[in-house]
Parts: sequence; C-alpha cells; structure tokens
Amino acid sequence: MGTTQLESVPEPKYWHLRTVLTEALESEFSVGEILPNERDLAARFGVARATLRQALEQLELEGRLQRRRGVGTTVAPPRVGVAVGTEQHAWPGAADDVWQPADCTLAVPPASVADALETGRDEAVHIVRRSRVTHGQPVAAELLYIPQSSVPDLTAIDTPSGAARARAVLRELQRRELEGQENAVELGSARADDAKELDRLPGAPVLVVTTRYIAEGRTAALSVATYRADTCRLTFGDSGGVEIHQDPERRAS
Amino acid sequence: MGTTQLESVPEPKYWHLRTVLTEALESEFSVGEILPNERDLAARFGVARATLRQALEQLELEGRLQRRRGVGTTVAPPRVGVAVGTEQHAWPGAADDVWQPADCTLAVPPASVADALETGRDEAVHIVRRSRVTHGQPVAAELLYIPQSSVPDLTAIDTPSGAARARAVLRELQRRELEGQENAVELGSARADDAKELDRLPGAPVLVVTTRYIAEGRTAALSVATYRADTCRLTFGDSGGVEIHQDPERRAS
DNA sequence: AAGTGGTCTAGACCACGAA
DNA sequence: TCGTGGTCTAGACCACTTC
Repeated sequence: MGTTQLESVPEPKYWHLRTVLTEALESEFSVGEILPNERDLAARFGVARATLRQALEQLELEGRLQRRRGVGTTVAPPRVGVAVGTEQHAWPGAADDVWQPADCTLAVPPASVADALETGRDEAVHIVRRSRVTHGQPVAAELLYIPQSSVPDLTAIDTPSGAARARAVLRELQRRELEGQENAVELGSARADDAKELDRLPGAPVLVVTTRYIAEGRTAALSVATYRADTCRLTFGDSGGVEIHQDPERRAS
Repeated sequence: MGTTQLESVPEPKYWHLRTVLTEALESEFSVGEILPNERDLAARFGVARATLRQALEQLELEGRLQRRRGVGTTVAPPRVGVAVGTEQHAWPGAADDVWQPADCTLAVPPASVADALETGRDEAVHIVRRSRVTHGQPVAAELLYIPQSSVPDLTAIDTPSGAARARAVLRELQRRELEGQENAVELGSARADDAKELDRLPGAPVLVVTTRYIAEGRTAALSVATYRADTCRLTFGDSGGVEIHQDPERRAS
C-alpha cells in the first residue's frame, strides 16, 4: 500500500492500529468472542503480520485480549481484583487464606533471599510452593521461604511430604507472633516453571509481589508471589475487592 | 553457526539469549556502561537483529537495561523503591508529600472515573496534574480527580491558574476528614502525554496505581498515578524503602 | 554526517490444539 | 491433518542524538 499519510507527526502504525482495535473491541465485540486470525487481520488493515502482532501484544499486555497458540485470539474479560496484603496481620496459611499449598522442600535459597532472611548464604530453608486460583483460573504462583529458625519445633516425624508437609510448616509458623509485613510490587517476566503453572509462555509479564513477614524484629518469612499481569489488578488497603474499573489506557487528557 | 541443538526441548533463541545476556551483565558489565550496538550484538550471537531485540526488550522490561534512541543501550541501576500508600491516612498534598503539582483544570472526567466518584457523567471536576521525581529522574505522572463538592469553599478568586491553583485545591481538600484509602495496582501502557513526561516512548509498560480517598463514606478524590515499570519497585505497608532487592527472575526452583 | 535504537516488511518454519 | 499463534530471518527505512 506504499507510504501512508496518517498524521502530520507520524504516529507508529502499530500504535494507531492499537487504538483502532481498542475501539473496535469496545463497540463490535463481546467478551470471549474470537477475533479473526492474525494473517487475515493483517491483510484487512494492510500491514505486515509482525506489525499487527505488535498491536495485539500491547492489547494483551493491557488485559484486553487473550491469545492462545493453536486456538486463537479472544476478547478478555475485565481484570479481576485480587486482594493482596489485606491479611495485614496474619501469617500465610491462616484460616481465611486463599492460597493452596502444593509442595515443600528444604533447600538453599538464592543469595538475595538469604540476605533478606538474614540467614547464611549456604543455609537451607523451607521452601513452600503455593498457588492461587480465582474464578477457576490460576492467577498466581508463590514461593515462600521460611528459615528453619522460624519453625524450631518442626520435627522430621511431623513432616511427611508434599502438600501435607507444606501445611505442617505453615501451622508451625502460626505459633509465632507476627509484628508486621512489608509488600513490594514490581514488573517481572515469568520463569519457565511459573509460566507453566500460570498457563502462559515463558517471559510473560507478571507482577511480582514480595512480602516480608516480620516477627521479633527479624524477617521470619519471605514470600515471592508471581501474578499474571494480564488478568490481575492487585488491590491493597482497607477494603479489597471494590470495583473501580479504571481503565489504564483511556483517561481524559 | 547454522542450526543449534541447545536443548532436547528447544528453548526459543531469544529466551536463551536473554539468559546469556543476563549472566554477562552480572559478571562483565557495571551500571551505566554502554553495550555494543544491536547490529554488532546480533552478529556476535549469530541471530537476526529482531531476535536480539526481543531479548533486549525482556531485559529492559525487567529493569536491567535502558535503551535510548540515538544514544545506545546501557546497564540500568537497580530499581528504586518507591513508597506508595504509606501516607495511609493523609490527603494528597500533605506536608510530607513527594508530588509536585503541575497544573489544574476543571473538566468532565472519563465515565469510569465519574462512576467511581459518584458524580454525574456530565459533571466537571477539578483535575490536578502532578509529577513525582526521585533521584533526579521522573518516576510517575498522576491525575487527581476531585469533585467540586469535595472542595466547596473554593472560590474563583482564590484560584489563579497552573500550579498555584493546584495547590489551592489541595489545600482545601486538607480541611476535610480523611477516613481511609484504597489502592489498586495493575499493568498498563503509557499514553503519549504520560510517556513524554516519563521520558519514555508511547506504549511503554507502566504500573498504574489507582487510589480512592474516602471521606464521609464517599469517594472524595480519585488518583490515577502512572509509574515507570522499568525503573520502579512500589513498596506498600509499614516501612517503605527497605531494600530487599529480590530479583524477579533469578529464584531457586 | 554518522551512528544509534525504533518501525516495518514479506516471507519461512515450528509448536500446539482441535477435529 | 489443519489452522492457530509463536519464532526467526534479512533486509529497508525512519527518528533521534551527538559530533
């Protein structure tokens, strides 16, 4: 189609395409509907497939589309509000906890974790794997690092294996007095194993929530939770799941 | 180098490249150092430039690299911890506030904002633009929506224009009793104007923090703050800026 | 003017899911 | 087996910064 003269200050094609598609999604498509395939869409808009894909990637990042290899591209439902850190003064594994313990091992954590826990860099800690499911969809995978000193009364005889062992460790943790917790959120990319659990490809964008549980002035446990960035909106503070529905890309100027 | 036989389950080239580059960054480069240009790097690794770029994009997303058109690719410093919602019971504009008011207009907000504020969809509200700078770098741009009913004593005579007017509106807001606030975080992409303020390109990944300020049982103000996802780690809770330095991509398995 | 990253193209082949 | 999205290539040109 040759050179286009879309704008006086030429906006990238993929950006313009993203805008056009956004409007089309809101007016002509409903949630769950399947879009035409990438080759057809690219032809329809007169761009290369790579350019079309760049626009789709943006929309997927913003949680408006969901793409699955071998299946197709569908219109995504609105992001789910996921409460984080509302159990402000509860240990992981408390009664109202939404996490499913999956496994527990005893191993040496990465150096950065050891430093935060103030354990030696060669010291093994309990590593509990948990997953979080909302509305039938997996939304997060977590690694919980618990120094052996935080669960001193745990004996080998108590701890069979797998999820049962994870629960035993968490139960022991409850016995200590929790003084507070600190949360941090940052953008990351899913490692291969997390990606698999979250039903995404490696490198998919995730929100990494790091929580430090503090007891007796020290870090008694460290949680690193990996949330799907495309489907989740993390809520903090007083009342969690209130629907604000602020769309991060369509605001007044 | 022809076809590679890296893995029995073939890992994508860009993903492998990302791993190799991550290790190289940690062992052979220091913060601020300039990498070879993309064409040279691609040739060195025997891949197409597009593939190399896919790996660099990942690393930039993870906050390890910084790329600037016309300049080059540099090793990024560790993400800065940015406290969010620690002023848990303070209005925006309080004494210790880190935001710089830039402007203030009176306009009709987007429908989603009007709904959250419980104002009519055609009702104009004060819109305060503020920016946040840390370590000399812009990290966030904010739009604050304040219904006129939240600052009833504000008179036209008090409000000249620009930053001064923004400060006047915030000052009026302080007079009300704040009951609480709610925060939500999600991934978004920077609009053109935010991108410019954050020194990024349109579509750059951002963490969108939506805060609802509650007074007298109603939403008295709504803040939508856009943080650079590549350079920021948002901290919540008791004590803000503690360095945990958890690297979101290099954890034990 | 030279060099950088950003955009775009037109192909090819692969991995996966469903029929 | 077929259709989907995912990866990869080898180019071209553009926008921006610096000299």
